Amino acid sequence: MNKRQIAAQNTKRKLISTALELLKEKGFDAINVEDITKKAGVAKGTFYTYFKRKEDIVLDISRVPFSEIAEELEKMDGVDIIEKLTYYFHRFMECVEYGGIHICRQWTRDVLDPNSVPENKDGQKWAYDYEMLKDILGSAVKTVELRSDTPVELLAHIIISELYGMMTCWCMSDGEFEPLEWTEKFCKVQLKAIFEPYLK
Amino acid sequence: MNKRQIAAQNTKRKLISTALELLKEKGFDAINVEDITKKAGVAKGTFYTYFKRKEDIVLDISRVPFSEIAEELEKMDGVDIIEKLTYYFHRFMECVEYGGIHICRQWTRDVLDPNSVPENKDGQKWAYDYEMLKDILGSAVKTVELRSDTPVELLAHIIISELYGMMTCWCMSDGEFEPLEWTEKFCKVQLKAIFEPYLK
Amino acid sequence: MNKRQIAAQNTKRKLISTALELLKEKGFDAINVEDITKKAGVAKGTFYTYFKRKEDIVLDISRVPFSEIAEELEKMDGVDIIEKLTYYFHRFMECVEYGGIHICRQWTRDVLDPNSVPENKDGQKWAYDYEMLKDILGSAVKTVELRSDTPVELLAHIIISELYGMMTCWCMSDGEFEPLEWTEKFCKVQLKAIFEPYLK
Amino acid sequence: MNKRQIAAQNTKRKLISTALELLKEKGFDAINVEDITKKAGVAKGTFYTYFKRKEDIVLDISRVPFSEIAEELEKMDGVDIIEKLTYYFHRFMECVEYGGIHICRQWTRDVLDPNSVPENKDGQKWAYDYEMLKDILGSAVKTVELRSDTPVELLAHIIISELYGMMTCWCMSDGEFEPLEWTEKFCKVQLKAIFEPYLK
DNA sequence: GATGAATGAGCATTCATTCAT
DNA sequence: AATGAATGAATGCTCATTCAT
Repeated sequence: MNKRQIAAQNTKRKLISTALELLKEKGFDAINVEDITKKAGVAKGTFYTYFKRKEDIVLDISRVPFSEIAEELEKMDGVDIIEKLTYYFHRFMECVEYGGIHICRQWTRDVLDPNSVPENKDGQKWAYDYEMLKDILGSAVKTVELRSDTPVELLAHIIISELYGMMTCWCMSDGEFEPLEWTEKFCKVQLKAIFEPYLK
Repeated sequence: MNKRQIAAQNTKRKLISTALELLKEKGFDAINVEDITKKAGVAKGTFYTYFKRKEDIVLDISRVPFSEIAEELEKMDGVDIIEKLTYYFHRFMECVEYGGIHICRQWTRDVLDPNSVPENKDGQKWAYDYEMLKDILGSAVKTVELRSDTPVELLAHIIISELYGMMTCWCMSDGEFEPLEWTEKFCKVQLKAIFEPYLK
Repeated sequence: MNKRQIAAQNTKRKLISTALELLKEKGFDAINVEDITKKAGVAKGTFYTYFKRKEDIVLDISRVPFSEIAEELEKMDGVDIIEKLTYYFHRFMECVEYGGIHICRQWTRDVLDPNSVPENKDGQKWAYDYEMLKDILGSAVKTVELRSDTPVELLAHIIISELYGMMTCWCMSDGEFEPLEWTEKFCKVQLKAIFEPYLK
Repeated sequence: MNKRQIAAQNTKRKLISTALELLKEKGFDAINVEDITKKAGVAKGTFYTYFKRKEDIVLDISRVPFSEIAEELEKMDGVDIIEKLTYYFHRFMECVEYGGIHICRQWTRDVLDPNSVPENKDGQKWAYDYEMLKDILGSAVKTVELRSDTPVELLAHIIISELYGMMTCWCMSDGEFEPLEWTEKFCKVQLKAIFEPYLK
């Protein structure tokens, strides 16, 4: 990478981190492209050098923390499925907590209106989460930790349902509940109940 | 009620039912006040005779079906708590299915951004749902069906978390899952696991 | 018409006449909606109460003078076709001269890119002119002034071709030629040559 | 010409031919500099190595076909003026047909708004056409084919008026009329009528 | 000569809300 | 109670052009 490319990369990073800050603080609808660029110290038009539409920066913001989770999970060999999922729940809720209400809102909005940006369908957060969970469950089937007749897709859906429910509920509770602590209880009771029939 | 009051009531009803239709079809952001009034056959200004802000009509739309559920539950004497909640889940998901993706989106948005309309905080759907569930659980404690140390508020939150998770997930699944059927399975397994420790 | 409707009509008229002034002076691309509304003394949004798009006001501007020509021609009974067309040419070029280069440019643009605003196809200037000419020629056929085998549509096209050619050329000449004088010569020589074969 | 100069010439040619393609397809306003450079396989900035402004490339595009016509006419010795002009009309309309509606639109726009690019006034298409016609008529006066009192400039203007009228009308007719066939009829009747008084 | 990141002015359009009638 | 004309703030996005590399 030459100097110019590095400068460009820095501009993009600056834009993403600035947008994250503003998003956490105010929420997507309450900020405009000019807010982001002004704070990032670049011209308005520069935003569009890196993102086609205002919404597109949200996807990039989300991708960073969740791709880290995926990497971590891949490295966890020999850990049983319940533990893996528990870890996933923890990390997911950590991201939720870190991102805050406004970012969760944006994620949920993506989920609820996937057709708003049709061309990005596969790049959306929920599709990403769904695939990740199917991978986790699928490999547990391969290693015969789960029975071969495990309804992988259904279970993936149920788990996502839990995750988004928890996320939604955490947003709702307005800080009343400690998400991590709550998640723990949740995993102990619920996950076992869900997976019992399919564990070998 | 005199003639004028009846006419006014009809105008308001017409406005609400028209808004519901449009909301189901297009979603809140995609419609404007003029769409509603034009379709309802009244002038734009008339909307503001009945609603202070555009958002206010959504609350009125939601209140109708859920207040029916509350009434039905109150009449169910001698039914055990799991059954009651199962019924509540069924009815809730029926409303979800009926309202469709756009209305769910709006509910979730209310939930995630309760501060957007501060003065209506108590009128919001999630507060309403939370209170309803606490009532249901509270009376089960009174009738000694549940132990007196049952953490009513926590359980209410967990259940709401499930409900919103299911709602979100149903929206996401794009019609792939049959919500009612899915709810049934869900209640059988999950609810029991959650309530077992507190049942007498 | 009540007071409010009259006020509304005046607002629209004010908008049209202001737009005409600015258009004559600067041309369509060089003015923006705000220029018009500011000069007309109304709010920007008011423009959109009366016109759906910025371009739409041009059609309204053009319609006024040309509909007058149509009315005058209808009243001219017993005048022979060559004279009628000569009169039409004169009046057309008067409008051209009055509207000035910028408005001509806009008309020609409409003509050359009729698909830019598909829904207005029939409202466009050239369609309007074409229909008017076919009417004039058609009635001359009816009154047996022209032979029944006169190719009305072809001739209408040829005449429009002349008119737009003259208009274009006048714009080009940068004031060098007196359009009315020129038109006169033109009609004497050309029109006769064109119509001779079809006159009875 | 060294290697570098040849490469530069090729880049410029590539840019012109690419712009022509895009212009024919979409029209000047609908394409931007980046469309041209991307399709030509060069960087955006390269465009400005060869053209000072976006519009400038249009002039270069037009110059090619019309300079060919000029050359051909110069070689036509001993051909009478009517025939020469008829040939000119044919070739002009061939160019019109080949360039298509979008390019005609751009020519006409240049003609109608010569002040938009003041410094290029003499390089514009209409000035070019006007000079060419004056040359043709002028030499016919020299060879005493036309009377010495022939109003060369007036006739040149009239002919240009016809040409642009035909061009405009062809654009308008949306393919209904066969331009070449039409031109032929036109020349036979009109040209004779115009030139008769001045032929010796 | 070629590059492409950065610029920033420019603008049409939307729409919730008000208020005089 | 109903009307609907008027408001004007708000904003995403485009793109010709520049210039440091």
